[in-house]
Order: sequence, then C-alpha cells, then structure tokens
Amino acid sequence: MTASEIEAVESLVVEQRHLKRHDIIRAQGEPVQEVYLLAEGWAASFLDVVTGSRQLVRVHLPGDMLGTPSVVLATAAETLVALSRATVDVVPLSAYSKLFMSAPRIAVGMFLTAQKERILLMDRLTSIGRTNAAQRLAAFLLNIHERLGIAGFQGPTFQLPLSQDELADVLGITPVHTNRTLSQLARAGLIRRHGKSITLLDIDGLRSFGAVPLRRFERLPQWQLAPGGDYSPHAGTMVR
Amino acid sequence: MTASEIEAVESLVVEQRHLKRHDIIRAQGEPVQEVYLLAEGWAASFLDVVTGSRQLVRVHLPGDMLGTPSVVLATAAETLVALSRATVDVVPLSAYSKLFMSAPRIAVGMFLTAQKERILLMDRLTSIGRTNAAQRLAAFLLNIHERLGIAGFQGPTFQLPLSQDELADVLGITPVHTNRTLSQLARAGLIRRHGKSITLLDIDGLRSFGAVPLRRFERLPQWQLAPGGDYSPHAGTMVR
DNA sequence: CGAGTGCTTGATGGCAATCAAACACCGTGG
DNA sequence: CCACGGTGTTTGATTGCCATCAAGCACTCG
Repeated sequence: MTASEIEAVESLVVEQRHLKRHDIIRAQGEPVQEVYLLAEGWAASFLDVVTGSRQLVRVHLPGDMLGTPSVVLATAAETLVALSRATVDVVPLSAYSKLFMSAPRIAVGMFLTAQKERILLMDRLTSIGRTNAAQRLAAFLLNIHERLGIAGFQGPTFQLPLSQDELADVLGITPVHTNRTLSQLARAGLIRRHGKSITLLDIDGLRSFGAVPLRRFERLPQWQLAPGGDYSPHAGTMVR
Repeated sequence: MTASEIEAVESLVVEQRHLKRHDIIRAQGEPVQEVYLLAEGWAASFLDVVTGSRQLVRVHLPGDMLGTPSVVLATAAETLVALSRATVDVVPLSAYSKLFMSAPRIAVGMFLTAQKERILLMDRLTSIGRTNAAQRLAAFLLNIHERLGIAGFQGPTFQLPLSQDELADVLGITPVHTNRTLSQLARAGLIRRHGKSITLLDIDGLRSFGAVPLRRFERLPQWQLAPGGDYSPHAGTMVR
C-alpha cells in the first residue's frame, strides 16, 4: 500500500495486538468482521487442506493488509498467522468498507492493490504449477528480497524467519525436500546460509534460474483522480 | 459480476471482436490500454514460462471481465486467448477507470469481484501445490460445473471445450498424464466422457475426493451503499 | 486423400514423497 | 550445572507419482 493509504487505514484502528511466533490472528472459518494491518514483524496467510497439509498462499511484511480477500465471504477462507513476533492493527470491516465508499482516492488504491495481489498470485501459481522445487525456491527468495528492498533494507543478506516446514508449505513440497533444495542452491553457488540468514550470491543468476518475470507495478495516468480528491463529475457515467 | 455491473460496463464498449478458437485477444507484454468483457464463448488467461511451458491461471465464461489484473502494469502479465468461438467487448482502460471513479456502486462491485478472484486463485494455488493430479482435475471440473450452473445450465453433463493439452496447462501436469488422469476418474466411476462432453456422476464424491472447499460468496451488509447510489457523507473519513 | 491435430497407450526415467534416524539447538526444570 | 523434552535441521534408503520418449490411432479439413 502507499503511505497515504496506510495513514488512512491507521485512523480506523480500534485495537493493537502483540503476537508471538505461531499465534493465530484469525482462523479459517471464523466470521469475517475485521481486517488487519500488519504493523511489525512477519505474518502469513494459509489454507488448510482436509488431507492434513496446508498451503501458505502469501507471506506478509509490515505495511500489508491481512484478511482482505475474505471480505466477500461470511466465514474466512484463510488463516492468518504470525511468523515472528509481530504487531497487527485491528480494523473493523464496517469502518474499512465505509472508508472505501467515502474516500475515492483510497478506494482506487485499495482496488489497485487487490489487482496487484492477483498478479502476484498468478505468478506463484505459475511457479508452483510449472517449475521444479529449486526454481520455486529461487523465485520465492527473490520475491522476499525485493520486497525487503522496497521496505528499505539494502544488501544481498536478510533474515528469513521461516522454518523449513513453513518454507515447504510456501513452495508446495515436503520439509525434507526443502532442506535438500536449500543445499542444492547453496552448492550451486546461488545462495549462502547461516542459520536463518540468507545471502543471495547471484541475483541475476537466481532470476534466470527461477524463471522469475520482472514486474514493474505502476499507477497508470488513467487512475489519477481529478484534483481535490473528490469524484470527478461525469454525468452519464453514474449508475442508477 | 452482477447484472448491474455488466450493464454499466457494456455502456463503455467501443468495439466488439468475434474470435475463433486459439485467437489471441491480448498478448503478454503488450501495453495495457484496454480491458475486455467476455460476451460469448470460453476464454482463458495464461502466463508463459521462459522454459517453454505455460500455466492457464483462469478459465473464463461469459460475463467475466478479462485483463483486469494488468491494470496495475504498463505491459500485460497475462495472455488472453479464446478457447472456443467467442465474442469480446473491448473497453478502453480510461473509460473503465473513469467508471470506477465516478460510480461508487460499481466501484464496490469491482473491488469485491477482485477479492473474489483472489480467493479463487488461493484455492487453485492450494489445489496445485498440495493435491495430486486426479484431485486437481476433480476440483477443476467441479468449479466449471458450478459456474455453468450459476450461468443457468442444469444437470450433471456439460461440454468442455478444452483440449487435453490445455487442460494440462490448467492442472500443471503434462498432456499425457492428463489423459491418464481422465481415464482414472472415469474408471473410478466419478465421471463419464463422450468426446468433449463430461458428466459428473458423483458430485459429492468428486468434492470430497478433490478436497474442494465450499465457497459461499456473499455481499456482506457492510458493503451496502446508502440509498441513492451516492457517496454517503462521512465527514472526517475523507482523506486529503 | 494426405497432412495436421488431438487422443490413447506403453516403456522408461527422474524428481520429489515417504519412512527412518541421527544431530543441533534452546529454554526449562531438577 | 546438566539432564530433558521439544523443535528444527540434516542425511540416507526406498517408493511412487508424474515426466519424458515413443508410437499407433481417430478425426478433421483443405
């Protein structure tokens, strides 16, 4: 989200929750009455499968909204969990929807954010459906690295607070094979590991190896509102 | 989309294109200047992988908007292709965005549609990441069947205008294995095939076999606009 | 009727799952 | 201080799902 969107959402916060690793923010199947703004730490959204396994569909970093897909459902589709010590701001759904309906500039931002998330999910789907374990891992590490870069962290080294079990649930493979795949990328000289610390030794190499497309998200001029932040009066385009 | 949303989008149509099977509506990498409303026939969105394979990320039926995720990009992420003889309505992006910014009721609908698509992508990701080929196929057939039911078709039999190669690109497996998997579901008594015609013999059996979650999409009361279709005046929630 | 496309089946190989066990790390409690 | 249980990581052995390679068959169309 952009800074102004975060600012607007922050004004709706009614509660702040401090979580430790593995704490559930909101479980799959619960009624949808809130959305969340991740203020600090890492979190994840995952779906349970009846067979017992689960799929991490998204890893969240500070500034991300959590739980927004489920606003079209009566009961939540995803479970939201803290991956590290974290802080989330609780936003009542009623306030969130009211913000959308009363602040056009924010509404545009929320809409475009949702479309951006669709692109990222499409990329993940392609990665999991059409590439092997090592390529998926490369793609995932690059994605995290890029997002940390946007958040201000520099350099090729970062802390990844995911266990190999959780990483396996991201990649759609088993924990055992995750371990072997990490070793494989290290042996190939693409990454280095020290505990939870990951160093990307060859970013271009990882990108071509993982078949990762470059995504330059932009706000096209078509999405600029008329000055003043109010709705541009276009008679005839109003509906009903 | 709801009927009123389709109606609103239809008023923006500048051109109608009649396509035959395999025609490209818009290719990956092209500038994003339009979105599309599928009026007739089947279509698909897919992503190419540099390794040569591709992933069908979404199969579209009449009434679906095509190409909307890429409105956050300068060049399109997905290729849009006709799966059968089809008709698409071309909507300039500028008109589409103007509709969003001037018609709050439609804007809410477009936002909720995007969130719904995220849920569906999350379900697909879980299906491909965490279930085997037969389960993915069951889940896909159920999804298509359910959407055809919403569109008014009844009964357990429908025409699936996808080649096994295309089906393979949906499921993230090879064409050869798609064939074997179809035979497997038929041998198990879950489906019957006659050419492109598919009959679901045991819908509940397919649902439990494919580990398919039930999704009841609803418009929660929080998303109801104040009567009149105009923005509800909530002083203090306007931003900037 | 020949070429192309799509479907089907067989044989073989490889990537990843499964089963199993040892090892490192860490906070807790005797 | 060290025993300990728990969690997480690593490695080996075996199995199996699916990919790959190959070939035959059915159908359509120019």
